[in-house]
Amino acid sequence: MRYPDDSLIALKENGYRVTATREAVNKVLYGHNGPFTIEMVSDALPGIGRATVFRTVRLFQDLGIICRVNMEGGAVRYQLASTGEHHHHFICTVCGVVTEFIDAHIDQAVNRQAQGADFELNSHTIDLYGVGACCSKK
Amino acid sequence: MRYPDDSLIALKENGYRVTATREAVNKVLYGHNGPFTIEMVSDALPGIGRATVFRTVRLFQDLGIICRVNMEGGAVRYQLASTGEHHHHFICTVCGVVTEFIDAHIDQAVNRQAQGADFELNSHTIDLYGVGACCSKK
DNA sequence: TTCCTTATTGATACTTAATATCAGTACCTT
DNA sequence: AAGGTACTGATATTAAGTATCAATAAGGAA
Repeated sequence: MRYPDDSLIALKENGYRVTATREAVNKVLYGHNGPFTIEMVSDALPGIGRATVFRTVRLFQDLGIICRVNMEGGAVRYQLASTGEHHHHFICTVCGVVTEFIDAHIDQAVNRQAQGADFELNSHTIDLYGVGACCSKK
Repeated sequence: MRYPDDSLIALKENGYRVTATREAVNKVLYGHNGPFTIEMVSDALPGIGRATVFRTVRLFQDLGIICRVNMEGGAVRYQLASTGEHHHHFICTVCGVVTEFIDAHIDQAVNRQAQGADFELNSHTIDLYGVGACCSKK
């Protein structure tokens, strides 16, 4: 998901139409670095209905193009996923930027925990909150 | 946080008043097993204002008496914390029951990740979604 | 191209979770 | 008993998201 066209390809591959509206939303997402709210996208696209922005964002989420991030206080942000694959989050509580990481070691430990507890694991989320290099005081 | 009185002690110890309202909310929480929504508590206590239920639930959260659980779809549940300490969650997507677990091994790996990424870690959450023993088909 | 079916969209209303405000009440200390 | 402060309820408001439904746009078939 490095390039805007990746989204359009993903749409097609999954049987969704590539419409002007979806292209416009996609352009906004790629034209902006870091996390965003629905309001931001909606404000940037006055011609597109709020409901459609929600729908498009959810669709892009399902396609793995963007990921939803729960902030500590319960607020929600979205951000382009750097990979559509399974990953975890560093969430900078100062600026809200989300960085992804992958750690097979942790995933293994998670699986072991589930097995040990007789828990049939479907998915899991790991979110780390703190101050990123982006906002470090030094 | 095994007994209802633990909540009242925690309130006092932290400089909050033990009021009839808080005792009533506390009683409802301990009289019900498993996860609950604000609506459930509010419905069980018609004499107590919705806002106060929210306030009390948040206060109990801050005191570590209950924990907030984000369900997969974005819904929110609360549940008595079996420990006020740092812990993680098994979340049964069938019945919504949340089971806590502790895994120092995972916590270490999380800390290593943060250090490696120059991320000043303040907190983290780990949620496992799947089918628990409570709802296993066998 | 023209027609047809279905996906998509916008406007609007509605829902759910939660916070803000603010006046009134209860509690604690002295 | 008095006074300050914590707490509460009612109400309004915000934020995030879904439901509805008629109008429109896309893509395939004839």
